[in-house]
Amino acid sequence: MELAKKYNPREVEDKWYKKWIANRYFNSKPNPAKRPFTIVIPPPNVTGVLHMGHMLNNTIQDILIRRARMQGFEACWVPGTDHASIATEARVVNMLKEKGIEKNSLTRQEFLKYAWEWKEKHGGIILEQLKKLGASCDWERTKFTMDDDYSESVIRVFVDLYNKGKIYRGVRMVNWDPQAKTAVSDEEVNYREVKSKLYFVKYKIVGEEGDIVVATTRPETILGDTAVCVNPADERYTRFHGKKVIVPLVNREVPVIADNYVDMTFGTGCLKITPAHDINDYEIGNRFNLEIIDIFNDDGTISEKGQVFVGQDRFKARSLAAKQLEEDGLLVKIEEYVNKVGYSERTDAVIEPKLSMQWFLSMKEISAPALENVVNDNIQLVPAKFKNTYKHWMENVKDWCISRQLWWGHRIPAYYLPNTNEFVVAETDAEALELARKKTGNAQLTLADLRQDEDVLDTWCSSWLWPIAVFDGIRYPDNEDINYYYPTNVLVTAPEILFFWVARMIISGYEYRNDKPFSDVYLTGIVRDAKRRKMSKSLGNSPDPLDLIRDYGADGVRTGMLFSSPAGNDLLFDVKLCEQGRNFSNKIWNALRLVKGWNTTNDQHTIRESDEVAIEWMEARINQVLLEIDDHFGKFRISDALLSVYKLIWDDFCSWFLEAIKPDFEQPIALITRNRVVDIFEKLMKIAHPFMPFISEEVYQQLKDRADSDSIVIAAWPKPENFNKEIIEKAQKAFEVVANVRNIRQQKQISPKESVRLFAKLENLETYFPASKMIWRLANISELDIVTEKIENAMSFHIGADEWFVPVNMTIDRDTEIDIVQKEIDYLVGFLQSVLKKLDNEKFVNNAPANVLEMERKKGHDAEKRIVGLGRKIGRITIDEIVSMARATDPIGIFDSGIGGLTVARAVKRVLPEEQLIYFGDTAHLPYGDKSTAAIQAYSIKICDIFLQRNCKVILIACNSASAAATDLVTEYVSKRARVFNVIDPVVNYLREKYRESTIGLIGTKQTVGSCVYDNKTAALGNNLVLKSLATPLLVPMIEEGFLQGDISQEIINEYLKKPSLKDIEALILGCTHYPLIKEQVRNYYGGAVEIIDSSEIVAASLKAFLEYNLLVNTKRVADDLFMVSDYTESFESLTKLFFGEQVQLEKNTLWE
RNA sequence: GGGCUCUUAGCUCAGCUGGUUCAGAGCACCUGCCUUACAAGCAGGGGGUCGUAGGUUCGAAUCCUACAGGGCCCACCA
Repeated sequence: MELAKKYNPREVEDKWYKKWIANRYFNSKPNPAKRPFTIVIPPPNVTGVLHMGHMLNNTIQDILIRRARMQGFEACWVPGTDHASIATEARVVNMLKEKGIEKNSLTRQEFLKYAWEWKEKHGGIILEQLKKLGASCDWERTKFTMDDDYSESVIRVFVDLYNKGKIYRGVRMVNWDPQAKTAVSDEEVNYREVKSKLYFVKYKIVGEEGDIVVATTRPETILGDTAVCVNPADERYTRFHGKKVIVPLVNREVPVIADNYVDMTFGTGCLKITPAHDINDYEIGNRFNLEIIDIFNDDGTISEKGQVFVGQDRFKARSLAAKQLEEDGLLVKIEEYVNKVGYSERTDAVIEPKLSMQWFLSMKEISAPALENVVNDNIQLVPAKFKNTYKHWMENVKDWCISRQLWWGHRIPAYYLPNTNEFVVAETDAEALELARKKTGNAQLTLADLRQDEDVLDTWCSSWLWPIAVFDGIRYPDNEDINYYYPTNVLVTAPEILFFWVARMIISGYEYRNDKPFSDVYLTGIVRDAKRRKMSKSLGNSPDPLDLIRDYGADGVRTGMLFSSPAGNDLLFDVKLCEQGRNFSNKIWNALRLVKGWNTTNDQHTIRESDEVAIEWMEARINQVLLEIDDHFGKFRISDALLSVYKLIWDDFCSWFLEAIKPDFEQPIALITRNRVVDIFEKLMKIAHPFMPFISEEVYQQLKDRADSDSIVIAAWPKPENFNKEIIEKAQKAFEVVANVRNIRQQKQISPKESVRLFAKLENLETYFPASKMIWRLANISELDIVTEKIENAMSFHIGADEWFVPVNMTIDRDTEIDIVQKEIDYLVGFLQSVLKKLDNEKFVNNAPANVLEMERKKGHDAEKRIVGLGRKIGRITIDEIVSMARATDPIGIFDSGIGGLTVARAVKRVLPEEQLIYFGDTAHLPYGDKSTAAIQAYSIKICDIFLQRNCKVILIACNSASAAATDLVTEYVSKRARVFNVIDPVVNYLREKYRESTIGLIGTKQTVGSCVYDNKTAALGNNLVLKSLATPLLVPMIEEGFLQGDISQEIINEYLKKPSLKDIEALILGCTHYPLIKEQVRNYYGGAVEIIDSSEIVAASLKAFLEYNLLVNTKRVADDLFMVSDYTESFESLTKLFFGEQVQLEKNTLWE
């Protein structure tokens, strides 16, 4: 049968889900032969509908449970729903309101009847939606927190805790929601900043003139004031202590009290105390034994006790109070003020702090093991960052208000005795009656005499038993299920309910099973939109999950959700992710089409060597990635696990393996080969199945003829086997070759259909073989040969130290090629330098571990080889030069004993304008001529360190003395890190090229002439040159004094040049860095008959030639020149203009300090 | 205000006990291709001073300190 060109998830998904249910793959019962793997679903609200958070949450659970099932665990995922008392009751009330029925007009029984009807109608929709997602829950175990057995468990626990003395009844300040007329927990109150007003109100002093001004945001609560409080340290009010004031509006006399709670700096420093309506006031009230006047009704209107504004809503009462105060002349002023106001999470009504009789569960003792077992990692929170928050919360846990003034829920099993507040607590009416008779001593008491508490329990009071109660472990603590499945393995839920629910489950687990409820808690992030806004109905930014499933397939949505959702991190949802998921499904589908489309043959000759290699490689890769995936799962990195699967299938299997193995057009494939491909495909589908249950099943079924009872759902998860690491490494290299060939094709516009020849100049054939077999097909190669020399007219590339060539017809643009190669060389040289620097560092060599050292050496070695190879490619560079060279943009270092060397710098600048120069004048040791050879060498080496630190590519010794004394040593010291030039050798080389059998003159300082360095070097040339030298000591001071122009200086110069020792010369070497400045005068003397050899120019020219030859010329200046001296004077600086042609700023270097 | 946590490519994130997993992945982007499984595709490519400033170290994205800017939790000012 022809397969559709595109994968159609809709047909496939329903088909397989039905089969899975029919075959009862998801059902579980205790099986002693297997280890259990249990997950209990976080029960969604029974009347809720699936939202994106559920999708993420349940996808993760399904992935975990499916994988466990395949791994051979007895996998059990228990689904169910929560009665969600507040939310559901609110919804039913709304529904009734729409019908024109007020809740107040109904009896409890009537209301509950409506509520149950509503539940039956809307309940469980969400579970049906989960099936569309592919959730593999054991649906026969579906639980509802108000099922009879479950309710019985809840009540039993209440009675038990009561009997243990953990539950008590007390007056407490609660967060009252006047709209829902119920107390809500602290956690269900949202504080928001609101603009409000601060009213300043006068309270008259009793028995004397004057008043105290109090600031309040809630003037209506004045009706309940029973004191005014100041800080005892506040001297402004000391005189009022113990006096009485008159509460406005109600004219009640109340005391002025002093308490540290009051902030002297806020408002007037004077606080009105309303114990019934503010938690802090309540506490102060307790301390001072103040009267408590509750001025509100349950619905937020003013009660009789308020005396005025009775029956008015609290906000109306506020404006009325303000108005009245103003009329009474007691309102001083009103200020704008921003404060935080609590809102009910459920109804969004402003929370009213209110004293109320509530039921409480004492948390301190009962929660101790829950803290301990998370801290000691007996229960792991994933990600672990929540551990700290959890710890903080549990250490400061407050008693839990467990009563709610609602009807929908578990009614508190407390029965009040007639005409008293005394009560009994029992699981059933009958038991209650018996207890009541006992307590009263009245055997005649009937049930009708008892009045059961009207309130129900907080929703969390049932859901905190979830992992136990779904297995009926409260009522039957020793039943088979609970013994087998408890503790469960993983809980997957949202961090928002870490304390509401997770912590409390842990508490109940230790209380009722003496064991943890689960081993790991995986906390998912919040699903947000691309703008980081939380997805919510009210914002309308949440897509309907079922629409997504329809459009992208369940597999597509599942993978889409997981592509970017590390544990605990928010998921920024984007339909593009689902698109990516859908595309992945399609990719798999098309791979199936390819494999199914092959014609097979039994002819063994069709088996290619490359097929064997490809299969071996693919199998190795699967094993390798399988290890990765298992590791990811172990750390709950589900997203990473998915990405590994994605890349394994898309990149490795489709892009490389199938391309390598697919037969040529219309050619058959050997049956043996095909079968092995099918096995590999099947294995991949098993790995993908937890993430993509539907398409993996479809492909699994299509690949082979399967028995009806066979399904990928119950197939075994592949175990990672030992694998051939070598083939993976070799294939990696082979694929690199392929990619490079493809790149060349792209550059040279060679069609993939046109085959090319490929040549390799290799160090070792073994590094590719046998993976190299795959290159032929993947790169469409007609000929592959090993060569020993580079191929002409070919594009080339490197893999490690190997070079590969693809001959191309077109002429290659030499310049661009050189450009490209040069860039690569630049990079490598920089890299090599950094390596050499490390290896030169004694401390590194001594301290670094052997393997790191070894690695560095190898890195350096490889880089050198690469550089040599690349240099040869340009064909102009000798190996030593390449290795020693630095990058073109690196600076040139020049040093001299003083600033005379600036003439050399100037000459260099002229011919190499873009180079960055770093000049060092060792003015602290001026002049070098006086110093011993050893001293000059020592100075030179230290100066070279400065240059090396700054990555100088060339170090130029612009000093004749240092050139003579230190060139050899410096060259050796600098080694490959930079090229060393001096001012003598280039001149000598110049003579060699130009003069033969000639007489050459030299003028220089006494030291230079006395050292005979020029004599020795010219003699060594063998050109039969005669060198006539003359020391000209007057010239340096003369130049430094600025005597350059004019007759006197010309006279002095003439006097020297007239000397017989310079007679009959053909050329004259200016052997001192100062002398270029008097070149004109010297030339004047000879009138052109003698060549004046300016060593600075010669050196500059030779440097330029070197840089050009080695492609090291800096063509784009990247940094400014830098001039350093070791001793600074202003006269040095002023002399720079003379030598360098422009004034430069000298920077003092503290090298010698 | 207290506690926790984060800052790495245009976006979302990996990067473990300092050193070849050291600067990475996916997406996005750019270029060229309708090549007989797949245009929901193929091939190739360019992106980052690892928030800033110090310190420790032979060596820091990684450890320490301070600062800046996000996020979460707790408490809450009349």
